[in-house]
Amino acid sequence: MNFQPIAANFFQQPTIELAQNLVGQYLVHQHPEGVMVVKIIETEAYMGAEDRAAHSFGNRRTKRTEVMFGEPGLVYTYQMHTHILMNVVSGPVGKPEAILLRAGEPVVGHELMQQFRGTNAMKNWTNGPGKLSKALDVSMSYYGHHWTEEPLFIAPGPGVTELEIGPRVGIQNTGEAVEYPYRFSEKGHPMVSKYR
DNA sequence: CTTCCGATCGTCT
DNA sequence: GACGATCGGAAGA
Repeated sequence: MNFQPIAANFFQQPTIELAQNLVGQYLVHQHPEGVMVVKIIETEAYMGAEDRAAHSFGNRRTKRTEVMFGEPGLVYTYQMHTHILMNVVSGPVGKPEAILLRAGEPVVGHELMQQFRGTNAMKNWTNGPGKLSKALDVSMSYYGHHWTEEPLFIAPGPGVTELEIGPRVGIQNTGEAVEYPYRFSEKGHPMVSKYR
């Protein structure tokens, strides 16, 4: 299989639509030890200044959130405890919106992913945002990279048969924002994360 | 099966 | 100096 980066204008659609349309696309990492590909099966939208759960709530602009104010399609990596989380910057320039990539399904490079994840069962390799980054060996060094450029990019995928919509995960203490239906996943997929 | 807790570090106050 | 868009191991039911 040959994977090509998706067109840059893919990232110019509204954040909610982009979050939905990212489910079912491929995420490709051309690692020095070999190529790894997963199909994205779960995302969450973070709606910038208006969204209490977003890092950029109230247009908070710091070294960490700076990239969210840039052009759509940039990579926003963030460290949570011992884990790296991957985001896609969205919204027009100046609107700090982003989409968290929460889970994937291994497509290419199973041996490498198993090596980076340890000996766990395959369904536990990529069924959470920190696990996904670790399986693909993605680090903070991709902060500010663009999702259309090698060696880490989004490629057109097969899409999904049915999309499930629900509240986001792991954002308690953020008031009304806890209930917003900004989580999108492939319905019934066994590798969708189950934390809440 | 479920709940509980510690890891461990960049970022912000 | 405190906190967190998480994870996995341990302990309990």
